[in-house]
Amino acid sequence: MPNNQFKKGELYSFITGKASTAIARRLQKKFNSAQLNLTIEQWSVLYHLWKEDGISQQELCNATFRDKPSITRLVDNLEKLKLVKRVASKEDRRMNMIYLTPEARKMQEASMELAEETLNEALTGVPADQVEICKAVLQIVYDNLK
Amino acid sequence: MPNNQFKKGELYSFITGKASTAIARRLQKKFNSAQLNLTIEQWSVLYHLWKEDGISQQELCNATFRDKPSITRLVDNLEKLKLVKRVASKEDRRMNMIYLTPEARKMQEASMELAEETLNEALTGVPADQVEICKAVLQIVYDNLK
DNA sequence: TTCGAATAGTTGTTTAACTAACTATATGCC
DNA sequence: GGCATATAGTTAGTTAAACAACTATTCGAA
Repeated sequence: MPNNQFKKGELYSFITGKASTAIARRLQKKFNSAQLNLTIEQWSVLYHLWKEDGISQQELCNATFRDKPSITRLVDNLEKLKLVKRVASKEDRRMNMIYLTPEARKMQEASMELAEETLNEALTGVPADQVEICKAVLQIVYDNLK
Repeated sequence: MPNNQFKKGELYSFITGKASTAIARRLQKKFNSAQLNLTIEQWSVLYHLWKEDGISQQELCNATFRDKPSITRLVDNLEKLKLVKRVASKEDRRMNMIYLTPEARKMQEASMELAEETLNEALTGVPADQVEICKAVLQIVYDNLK
């Protein structure tokens, strides 16, 4: 198989990820308009906590593809916003277990609706089978570089 | 056409762009290993200047999908590295035309090779036609949100 | 021709990513 | 049991993105 699928001049948008940047910007604007006082990065942490909270910062690192200092600061800021609480684990005192507050739970539905809305706007006019191919390609790319 | 192509639980990686993040991180590591003292963002500006220099900061904004303050700061840092020079336009004194220095020109070939190498690693095992579909989908997404 | 609007760029502030260096706790091997 | 090593998390420093507010210059229309 030819391993040289990119010509010079086509590299740029793949590397800079302009599509995902555009999606994130659009979603951020929807959050702002809806008075949801959240950054996309904060939302991405809550996204995983809505599925399961009481997990460690390290588990959040793995889930969000971020390093430990990034999660430390995101949890700092989410704590300031009173959306999460750090609770020291009793089994392993090195770990903080991160719990959602009731306010954070209230934000789930509205923010997820805005996220779905954003993706539907983004994918308007794209056939469903091509979306599937694209998702699969991006997953392989991620796995190749992991 | 059903407009609801994403189920809850599939939103995350599309919005956070984990594939392009992984590509950028891999390329950054290659730059560091090769003693190329450049960030990916700085490289993305040089990328356009290698095609044509003597363009304005506004043109760099359009080419790189960044806002004006971002370009101001990137050009600041590239100037500190002595890779570009701001030259006030004589036709329109509001504009800075950005020129490459000889040092910057020397970095083109090596850095583009590393970028191509990174993309080839990223796309290993992905059939060429699927790469094309994926590029097309990402272009439509960008256009839909522009 | 002049004054209001548009355009080009800068500065300040907040949030975040990445690296390196650090503390504290836990694990495992001798 | 004690010490080296690994793991969980924090702190500090640099770079960058987004937004708002700002200056300087140009354009355009009355």
